[in-house]
Amino acid sequence: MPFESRRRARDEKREAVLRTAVRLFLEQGYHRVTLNDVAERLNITKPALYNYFRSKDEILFECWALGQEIVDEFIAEIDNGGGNALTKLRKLIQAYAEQMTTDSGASLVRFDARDLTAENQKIVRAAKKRIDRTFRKYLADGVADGSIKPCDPKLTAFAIAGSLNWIGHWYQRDGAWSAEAVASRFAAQLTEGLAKAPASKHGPATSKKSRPAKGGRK
Amino acid sequence: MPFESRRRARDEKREAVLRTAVRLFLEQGYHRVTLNDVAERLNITKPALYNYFRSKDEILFECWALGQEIVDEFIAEIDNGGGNALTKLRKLIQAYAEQMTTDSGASLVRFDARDLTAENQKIVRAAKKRIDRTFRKYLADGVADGSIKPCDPKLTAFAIAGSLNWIGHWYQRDGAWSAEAVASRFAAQLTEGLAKAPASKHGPATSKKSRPAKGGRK
DNA sequence: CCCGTATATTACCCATGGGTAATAAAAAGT
DNA sequence: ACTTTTTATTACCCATGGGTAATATACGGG
Repeated sequence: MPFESRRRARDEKREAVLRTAVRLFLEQGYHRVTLNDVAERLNITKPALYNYFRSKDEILFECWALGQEIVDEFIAEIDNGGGNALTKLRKLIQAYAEQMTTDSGASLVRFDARDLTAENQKIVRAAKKRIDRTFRKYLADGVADGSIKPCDPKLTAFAIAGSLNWIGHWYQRDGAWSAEAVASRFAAQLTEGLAKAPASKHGPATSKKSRPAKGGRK
Repeated sequence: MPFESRRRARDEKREAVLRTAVRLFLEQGYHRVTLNDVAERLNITKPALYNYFRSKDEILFECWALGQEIVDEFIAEIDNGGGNALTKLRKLIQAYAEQMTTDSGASLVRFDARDLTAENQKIVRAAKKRIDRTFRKYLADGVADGSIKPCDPKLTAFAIAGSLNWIGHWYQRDGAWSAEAVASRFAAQLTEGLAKAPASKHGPATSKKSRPAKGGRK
């Protein structure tokens, strides 16, 4: 199948460009990386890149999209999966934390959407909103079904997302912690203060008679 | 006092440049802001800026330094102040969160140190290390003196710092929450899962018989 | 009132780097 | 083998923007 093999080779090269670009963008920052740098690391020359992408910012966007795709996937999986809101929240934290330890995950936090075209910025904003909504939904649902203590979903979602996004800034593969270890510690720790009852093996056993924190907006 | 008034005027102008630069850098991102943009907003021309600064990256550095100065101040104040480790941690979270809602605070997280000279990058790294060490110290001290549940100080410090730093990315003054409100919610929420006993009015009343979370590295 | 100093402006330099011909080399198709 | 289509290269364009030289203007001091 000549057509297919041709296409595959092309797509593989495209992906190779993206993998290299992500690395460089993360290492040095988008603006300090030139297309010559990217090409050089691939042992080709700059104009060759334009066979696969129309512009530098399109490369950036595709890098981002690769990471976002994964997030959308596990969000769908968790959302359609079982468990109460707290369980889903833990799953989400775990998966998101692990994603943050990867290159494509870190791109989601460390790239600046303002480097993209207006249209792509809209796409990015929409995606970020989707993630945020999911966190807030699980929190709100959890408060409703009693698995989570009363809290302001918006603010709590920000607190959790902040911890997780930060992973993309400090985590390095050669460190003392594996991605999974970090993720499970975060899943446990970030929900410790939220769980209403000592649920499952994760729970930190918050007293049932806890005075419910005065939640809601001030 | 001619000499003094002259100097004061100069310093005021310098600060005006920095205030304007910070705003623009935060609004549009360092690389998208030209020195012409900065000058224009001050109703002067680009070369006039060079009376006060030697280069664009020096402006960036001074912007950052303004924010860092404030952090160093309240860290010193809290460190020399009273209270056990948990109390100090809460104070630190509160102050740091409030700082993140300001322009100079947000600079600390949203500027990329790689835009600075190698020497200034060292200064920035040292400052970030100071902040990190302080968080870890309070956590470790708290575990030692019993006010905080066993936990890995390094990882927990990252989790807390992440939540706080993220404020610099989402907070906007015209929102529903005041800076102080956000800060106090974060101070409470981020220590809820850590406090060993229902201490003071903040405590979420964690049961004393809590199985101590298996802390330490995995 | 004049001089020296700081501060500002206009006009310019030029390295950088994204992007584009024009064209060569390599595959694919027949 | 010959043609056509991809893919890559060399050589170039040029807008951008940090930074500077020459010069004008305001200002405090004697």
